[in-house]
Amino acid sequence: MGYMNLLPILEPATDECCAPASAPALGPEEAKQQAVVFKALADPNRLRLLSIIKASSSGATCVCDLTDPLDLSQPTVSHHLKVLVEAGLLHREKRGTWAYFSLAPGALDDVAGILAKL
Amino acid sequence: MGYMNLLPILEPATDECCAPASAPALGPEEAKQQAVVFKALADPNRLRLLSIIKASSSGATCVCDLTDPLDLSQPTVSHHLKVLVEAGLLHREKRGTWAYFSLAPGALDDVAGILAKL
DNA sequence: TCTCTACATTGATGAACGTCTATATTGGCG
DNA sequence: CGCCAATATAGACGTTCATCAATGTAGAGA
Repeated sequence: MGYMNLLPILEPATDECCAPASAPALGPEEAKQQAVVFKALADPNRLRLLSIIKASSSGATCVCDLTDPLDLSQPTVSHHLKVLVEAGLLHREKRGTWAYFSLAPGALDDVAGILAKL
Repeated sequence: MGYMNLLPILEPATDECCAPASAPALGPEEAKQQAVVFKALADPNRLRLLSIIKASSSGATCVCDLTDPLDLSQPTVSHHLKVLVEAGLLHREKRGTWAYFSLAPGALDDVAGILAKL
């Protein structure tokens, strides 16, 4: 701001170029929260993780089966999985030594809902 | 890689913890391309820009009406709009001095389609 | 032509991110 | 109890990103 209306001149009707933007539409806080989910989806390897987990017949996959197809180190895969869990897209279940990951029910549909209601 | 099977020992059946991951599901190149769209959506201010443009009655908004409600500098708004255009989410049309932005038809639905087919 | 206005581009800066190696934690088994 | 395997965490490093001030560009009007 500050680069407009520097002079005390009355602007005629030519000042308006389109609509006055009306309602705030999406609030700052709401937008910040929704961006978290998209941030989680904004990485190729995380998209592949979701894809692999979704395609898994059992619906639950452990880290050891996710490390190989992605050609990433185990800590990196663990990190990506954490991001996806914290975004609410994945569900973690520990059984013994292994950690099983599954799609959070309805999470992807919720993201689609965000897009529809933008 | 290289942190497993360091010893020449035959692993018994206890090695498998779940499914062998089967198909590659999402390829690296495909994932990279899809991530571009989510990267564009992974910012609160860009989500708000989309929301404002979508809510606009005329369907087309100029930059001057997008700068004020976001409390960002004009170059920053211009940058965000460029990202959204390059991601295929927005359409830019120059009329005289003004630049009008509108939602790319079907773009948001396409994103929802990506999520559904993950 | 000269100037103003709307928008884009450039360059810089600090924060966030993805990746790795190294290390810690936790559970199962002998 | 002690070792090994599966996963998580910590710290470090290079890259990408969001933002701004300053400048460039181009159209409209006097």
